[in-house]
Amino acid sequence: MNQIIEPKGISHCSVFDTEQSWYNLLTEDEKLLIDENSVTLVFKKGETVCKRGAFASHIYFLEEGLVKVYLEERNKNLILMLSTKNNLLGLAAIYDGNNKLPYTITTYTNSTVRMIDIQIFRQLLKQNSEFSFHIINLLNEKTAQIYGRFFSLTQKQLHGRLADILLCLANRIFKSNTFELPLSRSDMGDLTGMSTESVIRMMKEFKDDGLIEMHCKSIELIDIARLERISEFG
Amino acid sequence: MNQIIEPKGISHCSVFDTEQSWYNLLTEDEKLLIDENSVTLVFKKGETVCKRGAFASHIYFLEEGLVKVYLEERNKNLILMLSTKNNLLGLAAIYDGNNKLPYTITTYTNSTVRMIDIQIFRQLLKQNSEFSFHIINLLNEKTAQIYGRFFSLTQKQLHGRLADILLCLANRIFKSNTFELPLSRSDMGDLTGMSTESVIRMMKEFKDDGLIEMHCKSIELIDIARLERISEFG
DNA sequence: GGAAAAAACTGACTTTATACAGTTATTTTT
DNA sequence: AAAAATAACTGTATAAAGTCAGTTTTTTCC
Repeated sequence: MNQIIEPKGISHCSVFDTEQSWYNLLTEDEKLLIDENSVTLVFKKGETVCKRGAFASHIYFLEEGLVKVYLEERNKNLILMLSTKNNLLGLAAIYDGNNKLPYTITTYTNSTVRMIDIQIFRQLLKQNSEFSFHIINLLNEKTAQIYGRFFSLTQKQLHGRLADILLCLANRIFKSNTFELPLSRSDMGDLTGMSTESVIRMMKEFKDDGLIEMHCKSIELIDIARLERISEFG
Repeated sequence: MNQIIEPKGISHCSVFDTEQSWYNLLTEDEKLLIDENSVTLVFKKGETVCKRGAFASHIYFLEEGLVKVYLEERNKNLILMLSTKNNLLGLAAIYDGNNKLPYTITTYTNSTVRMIDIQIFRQLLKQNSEFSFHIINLLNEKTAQIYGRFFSLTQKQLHGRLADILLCLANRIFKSNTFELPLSRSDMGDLTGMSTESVIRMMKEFKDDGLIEMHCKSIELIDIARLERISEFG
């Protein structure tokens, strides 16, 4: 008898966090090339790493810190994803044709970013197919996550979207049910596609319902199971 | 004096349409390998090419036709993109690790699909870096489009989203301001993240305002400039 | 440590969009 | 060509979420 394979719910998470395995796919020569053509910069909390519309000159490897990758237009912001350390950013600009950055990146905490010359990165992609295959996988993982968030933000209402983000923060960023939120309520809004006031109201509602414990920036998820149900049913 | 480079508005288009150039990057041997490990199938209007959650066995090359790529869950649908001919689909499942299809593909018109064995495709990606670099570019283009739609659906209201889609259909799919719509009003809803009733009302409003001419499925865009303004200001 | 600034919060009101319950039109089937 | 089914459309009621205008709390910076 065939087993019915039920697709799991559409993932809604907005964080991307992979290991540094791409570097190990390079030959010694190639590693050297990267080392010689990259610099490591330290950004303070709140600084902008790169700006949408600028010519893409580097691929960014976040060695340490927490950043947001977002679109801004006419005071409407949409956070595409949050990224923690050990993550390649700016890959979307690799395309030769349109080499403008499609998003802005800003830090939430002091962050260390290795800036790799984009031409060198392209060269390596063109010459090392193991490497480029790995990058394809990275891109696909990111895309899958974006799809999930796309679904979440367009098909769920406030409760579901907020539950999604809270679970995501706990599971993927802080790896703990208790955490100190580095994002403002307004950022939470940009992440969930809701107004700042709605974020505040909704979070209060979650608190009153015993789903979370909260005092300003410090948050604890109490009833994970119920949060997951809220996430699932939108 | 430096010129201020103003980033263009965030593109909102939902169609993907590239030339078949990927095939020409392959060697004769590789082309042969593809030919031997692919079959061409004809799907009738409304048929499902592949289903989310199934194991990914093929990469799909749409030789002819029009399809939707979408997510479905609990009677909520979200069309990720429309695709016309000469487009590779199913690339998101290339990742070795999680080889389940992340979306469903269904035809709008009779369509011809070349189904390429995914293992062979992976093999070529791993051995031909010119080819895989090209695929990276394809993926990035798709991602940029998804970002644009993500922004459109989460930051704009009904007018803006409908204007976006109408312009997109005219510019990218039909390449004409007059076209016979193959999507139902309900599909238009899945594409714009609005209810069927809202699609109908909004389209009537556009018609009453002289923006479009419309009789059931046949549509003509009249005042493109104004549609673009509506698109821009959400 | 205190003033200023920024962020968090609150309540009343308004707008936006969906849901529902139908009717009319169009397409498909027999 | 008529019947059945599907899709398009309409009006009303309702819900969801945003806006505005403020107050309170927290953080930042002399």
